[in-house]
Amino acid sequence: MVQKKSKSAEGRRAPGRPRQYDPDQALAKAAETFWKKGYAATSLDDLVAATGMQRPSLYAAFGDKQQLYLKTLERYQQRSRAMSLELLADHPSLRVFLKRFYQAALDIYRTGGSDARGCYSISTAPAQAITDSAVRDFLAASIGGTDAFLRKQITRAQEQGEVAANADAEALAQLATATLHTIAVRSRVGVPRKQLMSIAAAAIDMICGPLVRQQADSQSGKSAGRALARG
Amino acid sequence: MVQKKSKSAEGRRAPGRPRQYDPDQALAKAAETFWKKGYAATSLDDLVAATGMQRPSLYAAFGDKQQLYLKTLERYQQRSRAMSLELLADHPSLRVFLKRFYQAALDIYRTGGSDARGCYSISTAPAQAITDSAVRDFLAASIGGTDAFLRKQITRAQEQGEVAANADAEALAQLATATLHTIAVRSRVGVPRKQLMSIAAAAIDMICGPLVRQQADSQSGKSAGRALARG
DNA sequence: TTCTTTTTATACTGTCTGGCATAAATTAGA
DNA sequence: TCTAATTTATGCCAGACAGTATAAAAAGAA
Repeated sequence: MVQKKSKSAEGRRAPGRPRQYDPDQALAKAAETFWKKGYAATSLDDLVAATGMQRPSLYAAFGDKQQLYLKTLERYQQRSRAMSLELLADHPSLRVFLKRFYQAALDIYRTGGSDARGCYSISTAPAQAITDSAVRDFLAASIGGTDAFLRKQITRAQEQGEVAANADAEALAQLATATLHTIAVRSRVGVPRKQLMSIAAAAIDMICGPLVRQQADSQSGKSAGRALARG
Repeated sequence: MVQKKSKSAEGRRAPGRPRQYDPDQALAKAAETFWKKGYAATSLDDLVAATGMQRPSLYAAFGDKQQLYLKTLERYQQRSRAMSLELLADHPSLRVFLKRFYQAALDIYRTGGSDARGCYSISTAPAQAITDSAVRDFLAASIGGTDAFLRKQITRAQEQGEVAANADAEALAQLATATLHTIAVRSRVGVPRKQLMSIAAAAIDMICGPLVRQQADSQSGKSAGRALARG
């Protein structure tokens, strides 16, 4: 659809037959297939059918099956991170951010219905992680990145008094990631969204402390829903 | 090795050529192969090589590849549950039990070294869960069983005053399962055992409350390491 | 038109796939 | 020794597999 860059960012077209596919759209279609069937069970014929590309075009554009899979994983990671950053645009409290974060995750995982699919990387990469070190390294880095991102938000909340200063931000971040992981797996087996949001809510209370009724609070904060720091 | 039951529990042998393999040992070898390579990437030739059985013997004993996989999953589940029950034999406190529980899990996941493999079901079943409803149902029931088992231990701890009476046992159990899930995935990508035990320790503190220094405590309990109930 | 460049389309290869048919081997009991 | 029962061993099949060689098509540039 959108005829993208031919080489230079300018509108100049390169010589040669123009490609009939959109690379990013093809990656998206390939990812859908891997997402549903898993890496090993997805054949090149499946990918040809999903992308509408011919086999040689697939190889020219993305390399072999493994390289294509890694590219779809990276695309997924980039989009997930971009989405997470968007949730921070209006500087929400940690509690509000985490709620958005898990809601956004569940939007992607499509829990509950027959179209449940879970998290792409957590659902498909572990099976390949032992025999394919590139997949293993990607997954390890991806999980570490999630930990680091969440720890950053928790540390900021600590600085602003929303989380107890003596809490272990690293441990809380790993707990938040653990919650994401369990939601990822449970959504893949069809657990309805409502139940998963209640798991997320419990985790948020663990991290931010349970919500307390409106009352005078000695420590100031900016968010509307105040949280009680844990001892 | 151990010539097992021929049909009746008695030592009576059935007529016909005796089988040269031990069914449980064959299941264990098949599971090892699926565990390492994943379900879809494991070929029947791999299974023949691993078990030492011939193809027709495999089919006669366990059915086709999918049925064999399900049988290895059930075997894994049964053994895991039996092991968990053993940890309760001396009626430990919840804190002590949970520590044992995660340690035992990591023994199975073999974290840290090059022989890391993660949790069998969590590492291999999700990839198949969309296209194979039997696998999906098994995994859903397995996760639900873990939740229920842990909730039972937490409820008992509540009755004995080790956990705050107003805590949500169901939510705490799901948090404990979430911790197991994140450890399962992280161990598959090679995160060392020490780091994973520290995640588990943080989760235990969340559930049981952090350990406090020896001091007079109004509420009685049986365990040596007293825990502070959360507000 | 003609040349060059790039992509598409067709077809092919040798290997591997899951599953099964068939026959040989090994035992218990008659 | 003979028969029935059970397992093992060999071999085969039709289809699917990943990956590639080769030629046709479609564009810009000269």
